[in-house]
Amino acid sequence: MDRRLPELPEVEVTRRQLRAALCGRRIRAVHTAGAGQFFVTRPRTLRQKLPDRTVLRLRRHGKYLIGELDDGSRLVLHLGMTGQLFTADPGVRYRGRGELQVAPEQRPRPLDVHTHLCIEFRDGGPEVRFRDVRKFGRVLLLDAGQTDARLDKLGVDALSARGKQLFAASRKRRTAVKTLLLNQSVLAGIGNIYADEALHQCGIRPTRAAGRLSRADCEQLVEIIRAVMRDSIRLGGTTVSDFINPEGRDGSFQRCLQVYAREGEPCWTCGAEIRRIVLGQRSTHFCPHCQRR
DNA sequence: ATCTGTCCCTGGACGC
DNA sequence: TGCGTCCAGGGACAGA
Repeated sequence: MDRRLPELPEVEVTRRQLRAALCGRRIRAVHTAGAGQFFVTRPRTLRQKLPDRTVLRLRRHGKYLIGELDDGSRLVLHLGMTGQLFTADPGVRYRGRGELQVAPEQRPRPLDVHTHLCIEFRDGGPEVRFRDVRKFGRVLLLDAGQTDARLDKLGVDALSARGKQLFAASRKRRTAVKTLLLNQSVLAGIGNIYADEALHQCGIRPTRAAGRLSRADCEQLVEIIRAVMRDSIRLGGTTVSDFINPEGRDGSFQRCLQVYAREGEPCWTCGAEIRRIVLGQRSTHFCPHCQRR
């Protein structure tokens, strides 16, 4: 299975690849499969409201993709852990037992079990599909002017963050710096891989109390976070798997990972054994020699 | 206000 | 071979 572990760089790569396939095309119909927490907005509502709309712009904030529609509403997508957005020819069928809820004259339109959303366009061109094996992803449609807590509470996007913002947010925080980096209301977009990688490059131990970081620490850390993410975007993100996705190219940043998923292996900088601990219920990897600060 | 633990969900790895 | 168990992860939520 293709696991892209979507953090900011992977979502940004997805945004860039999807932009042309989504923007400026009038929606004909929306097909949904299944229900549950994946659909924050009820599937029926999506099927009713999206037809005849056009996505004008595709933005990103942290790990959220936000499609701005021509009536002022917003289609908000989160890839969760295993979410994949891709295009596919309308005629392409998938194996599996997923049953789509579609107009009677179009039945059946089988997709694979894990494809929950399919957007069809009036021009008859490729559809945009949202597949998510573990259903940690989210789909919601916000009416014009409607706000949503999960977007409102996001901090500044990590790609444009400044050190002073992390410094301000970290004051009087006793939580580990790694845990603070994963907090999306501080800096938006950092996930487990890039938090570990950035802390390693910065020489900061993940368990360090956030409140004990100096202003200079924060400035250096944010600079490194931005650099790591820029590099990853350039390389197409991180793909953890040997599976080749038929719809798209895999990223190659996984070859640059210094500590993530390298427990017991030697640090490439000093040769010490990479250690793995658990912080905030998340696995955390670091070099005990290089990361002493 | 902040922090911790639990839950959601599935496929892959692993042990017997 | 096949079954059971554990684990990974982002984020919402409840409770401390």
